[in-house]
Amino acid sequence: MPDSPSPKTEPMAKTEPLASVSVSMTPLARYEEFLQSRGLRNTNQKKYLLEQVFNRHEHFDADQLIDQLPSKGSPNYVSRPTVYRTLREFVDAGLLHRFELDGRSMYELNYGYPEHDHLYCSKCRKLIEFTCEEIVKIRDEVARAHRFRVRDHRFIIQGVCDECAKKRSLGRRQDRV
Amino acid sequence: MPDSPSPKTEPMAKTEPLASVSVSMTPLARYEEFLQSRGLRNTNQKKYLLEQVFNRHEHFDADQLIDQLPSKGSPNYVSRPTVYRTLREFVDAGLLHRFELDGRSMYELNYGYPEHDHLYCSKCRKLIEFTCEEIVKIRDEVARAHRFRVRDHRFIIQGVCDECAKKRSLGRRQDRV
DNA sequence: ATCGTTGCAAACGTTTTGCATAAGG
DNA sequence: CCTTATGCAAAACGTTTGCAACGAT
Repeated sequence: MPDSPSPKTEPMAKTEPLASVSVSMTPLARYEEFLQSRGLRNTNQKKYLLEQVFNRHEHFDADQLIDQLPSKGSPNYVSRPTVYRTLREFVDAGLLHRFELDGRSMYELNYGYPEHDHLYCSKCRKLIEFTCEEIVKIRDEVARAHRFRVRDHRFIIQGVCDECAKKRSLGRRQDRV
Repeated sequence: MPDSPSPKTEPMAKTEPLASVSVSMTPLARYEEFLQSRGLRNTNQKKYLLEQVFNRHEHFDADQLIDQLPSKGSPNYVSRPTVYRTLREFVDAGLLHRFELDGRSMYELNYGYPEHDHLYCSKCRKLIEFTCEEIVKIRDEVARAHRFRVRDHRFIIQGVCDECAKKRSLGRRQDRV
């Protein structure tokens, strides 16, 4: 993936130098800088997970990620709690973006990946990305009017995608908002 | 969740006439129409919950609602499962709007209450409403471009509210999301 | 007399925790 | 060494379900 210029406003002030160099850093480099700045350690599990996560270009949840990892006997096995702990750390480091869908957490790349929002089909559960610069403008405008410090936003349009709309009558799936 | 064969038809499909008269109907009237159209029954529990819910003008989650209800010995006691079942029915009836926040479902009035979106403070967990017509325009435009049938949307701006920003140094709370 | 509804208890799926051991710096 | 990280098992959390009894139409 190309390093698109999207230095998202950074979670916090702890890592001042990051913003300026972020475009040229690999996710690994940035992660290591984050770990150092916090006195955290880079373990084999974390390295392996970072690799797996950045091989994905789609959104995923913890279970989907775990399903793709080696199972309990195998070399690179990572336990479920560690996956959760590490995903949280990736979010803290600004590498991943998290949002909630149908009661569980979804993750997606937040580094070297253009900012976007989603359409969510309640029939097939598909997430469709779209980009729209106006949204960020509106967001910042609204926030300014409320003296609110924006860290992030989520904009999800729920409904039915074209495909599902066509095979309407067949659909068996339950809608959940 | 067992696959109920019942097509949980979207709120709108079944009840075409509702839209035109909705402004003049009370929530109760609309709810009763909804129940009739589906062959469902109006019980004391449902009536009482509708009353309680429409006394609130804020967002709430199931627990907050339950906390305000009579406890197990008392006259109007409603069990936890029934609260959940009924809230879902209110959503189906178009009376409430549901969205997710920090892993739990939040509800707010969706009937006789202007459409709006939210700012969410990750320090104090406060939800601040705002209205912005452009958002709906953008939403519909994006959806049209993707041949997507919109049912709803959620737009939440996350960050830190003015109050919390002022007492920054004191707050020790962990940010989540 | 139906058939939806209730309350209970128990299950559910996702995420988190306590703790003893392992391992990075 | 010191402290963070890991894996395990178990808990926590919000929510849902199976079931027998109840109650609305």
